Amino acid sequence: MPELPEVETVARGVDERVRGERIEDAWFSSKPEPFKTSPAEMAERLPGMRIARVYRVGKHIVFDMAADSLPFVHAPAGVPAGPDVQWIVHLGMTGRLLVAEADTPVPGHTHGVLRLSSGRELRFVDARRFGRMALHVLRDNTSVAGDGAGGTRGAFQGPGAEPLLISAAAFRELFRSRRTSIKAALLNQKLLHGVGNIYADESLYRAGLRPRRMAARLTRAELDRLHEALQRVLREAIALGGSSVSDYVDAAGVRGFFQLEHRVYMRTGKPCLTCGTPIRRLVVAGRGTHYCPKCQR
DNA sequence: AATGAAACCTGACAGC
DNA sequence: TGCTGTCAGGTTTCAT
Repeated sequence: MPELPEVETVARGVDERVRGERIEDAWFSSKPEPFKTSPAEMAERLPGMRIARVYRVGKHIVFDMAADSLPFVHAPAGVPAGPDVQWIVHLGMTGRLLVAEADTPVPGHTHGVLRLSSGRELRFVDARRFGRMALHVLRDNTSVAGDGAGGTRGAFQGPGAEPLLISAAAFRELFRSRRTSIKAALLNQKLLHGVGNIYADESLYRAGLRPRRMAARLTRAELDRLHEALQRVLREAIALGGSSVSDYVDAAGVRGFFQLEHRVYMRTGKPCLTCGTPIRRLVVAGRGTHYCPKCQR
């Protein structure tokens, strides 16, 4: 569901609301299979930790957690700076992270609840259960020798490159030898992470490129146009709080506004806003794909 | 190695 | 009203 702009909006909203809070208690339903960490392990390790900050990597929301009673930025000399553990949340298609007062009704399909020191709760709600949660342990003081979990490792990096940070040259290099459609390549999280179906279609429209064009056959100028269009559309969407197509809401339950700026996504049969030609829909890489047959070549 | 299709889930909506 | 079919912002797994 949520793509980079929606995940960015959620991460910022959650960060504003829960930064500095201590986790008093944690509960997870056992239904959603987390990708790495069991619900029982998350529920055991999170309580007592403090949320140092919340940010986005690709489509993942990263919570930096400090095991101390103080945020890690106040760690004494000699202790390496940085979080001890990161809690990683992926919203899948329908996942939501909501910060709510503890006495407000818990919505259906709630699969995780962190009770916070302020008395509020951070709730993970996901009707379709495609969302995932896991712990990324950087420094483990509790591990038993020989279990392979000790020592240190780097912060969670995500599977690919950041679309908003990548240079035009590195962007071109990603697609140079890809013998697949540019649409499929844009959706491949190991290349760029964070781009999903909406922003793939919208950036291809703004760059004037047909979704089925083979990535490796795009010219340098075309890839530069796509790089520019993608960054522009992602920035505009973040500024408007993301796209609310059906049920996306931010941490306060507020919808985004970028859906009003969609030029092709879910506009099948409607006139192209540039030339008036009806927008067409086809399936590329297994996903509904929307484009203008005249403006995109 | 890499690509595409199917599978994983539930809910909303259109059409009958 | 209620049924059926289709579609949905994503990722993983299994055949090619």
